[in-house]
Formats: sequence, C-alpha cells, structure tokens
Amino acid sequence: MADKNKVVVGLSGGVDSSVAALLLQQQGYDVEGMFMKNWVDFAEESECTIAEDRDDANSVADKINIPFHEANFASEYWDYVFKNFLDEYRAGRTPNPDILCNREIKFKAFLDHALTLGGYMIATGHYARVEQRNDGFHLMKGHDDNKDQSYFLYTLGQEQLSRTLFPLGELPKPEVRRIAEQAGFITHDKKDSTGICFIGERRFREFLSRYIPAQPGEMQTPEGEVIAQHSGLMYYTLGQRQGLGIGGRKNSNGQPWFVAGKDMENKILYVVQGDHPWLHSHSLKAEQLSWVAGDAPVFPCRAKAKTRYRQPDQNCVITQDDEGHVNVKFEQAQRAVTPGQSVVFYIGDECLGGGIIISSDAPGIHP
RNA sequence: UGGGGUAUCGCCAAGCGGUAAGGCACAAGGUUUUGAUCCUUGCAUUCCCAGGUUCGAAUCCUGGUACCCCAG
Repeated sequence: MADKNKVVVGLSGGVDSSVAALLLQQQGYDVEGMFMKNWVDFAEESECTIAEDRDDANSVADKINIPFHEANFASEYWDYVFKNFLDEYRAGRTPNPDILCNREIKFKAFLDHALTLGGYMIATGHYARVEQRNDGFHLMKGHDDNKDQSYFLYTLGQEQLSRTLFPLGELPKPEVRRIAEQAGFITHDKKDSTGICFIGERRFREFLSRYIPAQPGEMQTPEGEVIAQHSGLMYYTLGQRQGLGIGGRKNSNGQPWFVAGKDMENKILYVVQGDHPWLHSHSLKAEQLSWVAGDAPVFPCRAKAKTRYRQPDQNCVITQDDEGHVNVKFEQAQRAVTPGQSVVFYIGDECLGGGIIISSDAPGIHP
C-alpha cells in the first residue's frame, strides 16, 4: 500500500538533488533516495564520473540517514530517448534530449518505479514549482530566474505533476549551496553538471560520429558561393559559429560566420556572415504539442515563449492550424529558430506547455 | 623567361626607417542539465630567402625564389 507521506527523490549526486532530499526530510516527509544509471559507456572516464556521482549520492543519503536505492533505466533511455535523439540528428534537426528524458525517464520510468517501492510522490532537484489550484496542477517557473528549468519540463501533465515535488522551486541557487554546505554534504561545492543528462559533457562531434556516419558536403552562402567543406550536416545547428573553420576571405567584412540553413538532400550547409536576415524568424510552426493543463488554451493565445533554454521570454501569439500544429508569431524577430528544438509557452510565471519546432519563416529552413 | 605587380600569424589585413594593429579561424577557461549563442584569456623576438646601407629596416638598396597580370 502506498504511503502518502513517502517520497522518492531522484539523487543525481549533485548539490541540487541533495538539498531537495534534505528539505523534504525537514518538512516531515518519509524520504528515500534513488540514483539512476541510464547510460552505459565503454569510455572509462565516463563510467568513472558516473561511479563518483553514485558514491556522492550514496554519501548524501547516508548523511541524512535515508534509504538509498539504485535503478537502471539504460534500456528505456536508449529506446525512448537516445534513439529519437539519433533519428533527429539523421534528419538534420537539433533535438533536446533532456526534454524527452524528463518525459520518458524521470517522470515515467522513475515515477513508475518509485510507485512500486511504495512511494506516493517523487521529487527532483529541478528549479520549478507545482501549484495546485481548484482547476488542477500548474507548472510554474522556479523563483530563481537564472536557474529556472521549467523549459525542460513542459511535457509534464496533470498525472505527473500530481505526484511531483520540486523542493527547490522557491530557492535561489546560492542558498541551495549554502544549505548543502551547512548540512556537510560532499556535493556542496560540486560544479553544476552540464551536457546531456545522464550522458554528460562530450566532445560533441566525436560522440555523434560514433553513431551516425559523417557525410561531408559543401558550405555555401545563400547566393550559392562555395565557401568551404563541412564534415557532416549533423554536426551543426542553426546559429552556430564555432567549428566552421572559415577564416578571413578577400573583400570580407571580417565578421564571423554562422550556420543559417541546411539542404539535407544536397548535403549543403548554408552559412552567412554577421547578423544576416537568414538568422531571423518572425514566426514558427511546431508539432507534438503538449499542454500541462491537459487541454490546449483558447486560440489565438497571447503568451510569451522561449525557443531555447535561457532565452528571455518573447511576446508572441499562438494559433492553431488544421492538423494540430501550432503557429507562433513573434513580436520581435527571433535568432536561429531551430527545427527539433522546443518552443515553450508561458503566461507570467506559468508554463503552459510547448511543442517541437518543425519550421520557421527564415529562408534557410525548409519544412 | 619582354614588361608590370605582389610576397607580414592557418586565413584576411594594417604598417611606408624607430623597434609587428585589428578581424576571422583555432585553443583554453567562464556561463549552461540539449545543441548553440555569449563572455574572458591566449595566439608572429618576427615580416619569402641571402647579402648590404643605417645608431636603428617588415619598411631603403642588391641578388635570388615563388605566385599573379599584360604582352609574346
């Protein structure tokens, strides 16, 4: 029988989840910790990092005297997150695996598993909040807007939110570190983890090339001038500057070059120099919409949106088209709107939901 | 093999006798639970080579070498 006071915290071995567990305990919950291993790698340094994280998570669990569980969702991660990740890259798009990971792993596999342990709720160290009102659960931004992670959580629905606690939602990050230090957690000064969740920081090209063969082609300007060769369209995302290797050219204005489009069929990477019109989108189309409330809002809907994490909210109007796609018109042009990435909608501090970008009105992006 | 021109960091490019700007690229950090963007820092004891003039040369002179253009 599920214990209504029991919450299973996903312990990653970082500061945030450590403090999340502590806070829940202080709030009187019957807390248990779980470390997830979702990625198996033959690269020894990666395995080593995972082992360290596991030990750190274990150490925190011991420190506050809670049961420590471990789970392995590597096969689920591969099937539901990583395969999609690769497919997206093959299609020339730029996926956000962490968003899928939240939907499929943390708030599905992990949640389900926690329930079998007799837990009634799960908790994570995300900087976001859940508000329960008469009309249901609402996903809110974390109060620390420098760390707000609601962007990654837009696929959660009522079912998930009803069983989720985000103990850090109201805290600023520095405060979280202070708490960790006072609690004597080994994780208190650990660097924030970055890179793909559960996989970690990688040399991106090398990593991708292990799974998808490179297919070289030409870099061209919008006018069709061949500038250089590229080693594979998948290695580049729109708006990208690093890695193009384009040096100075005769009669050049000296500005850096950016990726502005891809022609998959002809393996052409379109590059532009400086703040080029091809880098700007006024509108976009998105699919696979997911609404936290369960139902879509009433269209047209004035809202704010992010086309990528850590971007200031942008004013926009959302409308719906024939087959469930959504059109988003921005008040101001957006830079490097990229197919495969998610557009996430907000009204004030509330995250309404979002979808995956399939196209925009920028010339380099063909649906 | 007649004439003219150019040779400065991986690439563009300042410099014109006073002791090597800048940009791009690249690298390393920082920021960041995607991929990016962005920020900071680093990056030619040496100016195609060899002589010479000068207190002092990438800058002037001489001779090579390479490339480009125009003529043949």
